Amino acid sequence: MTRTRPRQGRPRHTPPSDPSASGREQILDAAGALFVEHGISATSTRMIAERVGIRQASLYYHFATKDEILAELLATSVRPSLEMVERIQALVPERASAAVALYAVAATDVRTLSRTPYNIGTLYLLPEVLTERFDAFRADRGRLQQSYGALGASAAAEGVTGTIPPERIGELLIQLVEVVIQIRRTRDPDAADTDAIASSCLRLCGLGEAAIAAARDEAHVLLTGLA
Amino acid sequence: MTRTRPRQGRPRHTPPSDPSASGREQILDAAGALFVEHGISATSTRMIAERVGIRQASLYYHFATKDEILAELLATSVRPSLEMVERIQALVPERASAAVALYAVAATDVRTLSRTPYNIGTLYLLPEVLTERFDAFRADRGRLQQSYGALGASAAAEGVTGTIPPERIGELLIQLVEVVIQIRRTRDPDAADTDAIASSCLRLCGLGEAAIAAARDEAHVLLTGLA
DNA sequence: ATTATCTATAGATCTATAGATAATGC
DNA sequence: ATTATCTATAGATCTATAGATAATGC
Repeated sequence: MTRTRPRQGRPRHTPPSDPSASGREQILDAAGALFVEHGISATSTRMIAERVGIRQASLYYHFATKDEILAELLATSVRPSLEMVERIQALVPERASAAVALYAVAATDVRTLSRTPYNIGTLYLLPEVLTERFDAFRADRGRLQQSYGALGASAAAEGVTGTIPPERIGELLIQLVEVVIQIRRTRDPDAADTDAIASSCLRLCGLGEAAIAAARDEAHVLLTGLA
Repeated sequence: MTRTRPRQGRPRHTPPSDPSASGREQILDAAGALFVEHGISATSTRMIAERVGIRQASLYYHFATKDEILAELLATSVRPSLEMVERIQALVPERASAAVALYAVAATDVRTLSRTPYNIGTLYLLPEVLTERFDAFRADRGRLQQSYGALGASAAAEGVTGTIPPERIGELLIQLVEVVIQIRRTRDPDAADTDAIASSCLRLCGLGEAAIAAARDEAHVLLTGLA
């Protein structure tokens, strides 16, 4: 029996299941899971509070509104992807070809989306996120798409770049990566899924099987180097 | 001034803008547009009624619950895609190769999703649709995915079929086609988008540029024949 | 008589605020 | 004294039902 030190403030009616997480974090986790399962508007502040183990009104000590919870969830969910993409993009063309970088970026993004405790990527698709209130988030997402477009366009064969402009390639690639969000709705994605998706990104750019296999191997080396 | 014949029943407080549509249809249109714009739970029956030009309670003459409106919207939105896919699939391999059929199916699906008056495909992505209540709809969608998988697997080069099983190919292809739903959130898709998406489906299957160009031409012939 | 609306409202939410309270920190 | 909770509640919804009413149909 490890007794955790009681925290400051009036005790909760139900003690926290994970006392190491801050109240704020517990709320974000509960809200994230519920937003993904039921949708944003269908999740009431009461439902969030119940899952945390506090009274509904106590949420307002940590967040001024429900929107503020959502905003924080969105912000912390794209940022890691964006930073990773930009770090890998910086290695092109000196330390890696565009194809290798694209494979690496897609594979890490898929892995990240596969492992978030609740399927947080789902939030990107909900209409509530399209309101002005969250355009900082959507701007970040646009930047991510642009990076995908730039990598895809440099990696792509001429037959592709001749017919599809870079912005459109970015749209297609990010959409392909995000299939993992849909997959998670019905089953747990595995390493084979990650490879299938990342390889599909290169195929979509018009690369042949030999080039794809080579890029995959190099990307694995690159990624183990970064970790 | 063409005066339309007054309809039966007590007159509305605001006369219908399109008197040729039935009350039921007007409600479905209003609800569809609002569900897509704000989300399902964020759309109240009052909002729907206001857009139609009737009182909130009057909705219940046509539909027993809000869910019933959603169920009908979902049902009428997949069915056309499903029928079209199955019609084109029946032409393989006698009248068309799998690659031609896949191009034709993807292109028509993209066109259908581009033209729905409100971006109805958005509904597929909302958490509310994952509840049991709508599993008839999800079953239809599963069948559509299976058809994509079957076409993709027969069209695919060996390098692809060797690493990605048909069900997974179906997931990837349908996801690619549905990028048009995301595109519609920021701009109006055009014929170039349709071609880019359908071609990407074939590229994802490992086809080369020459084979893709040939399939596109044949698909156009096939489709003008069906119309 | 039938149809499609209307008005009125019950009962169940839901968000957010005000003010009290039970811990720890100093 | 500070922190993090609690209880209580105001005020604004929201869905769905009951029953009245104003048209057309026969």
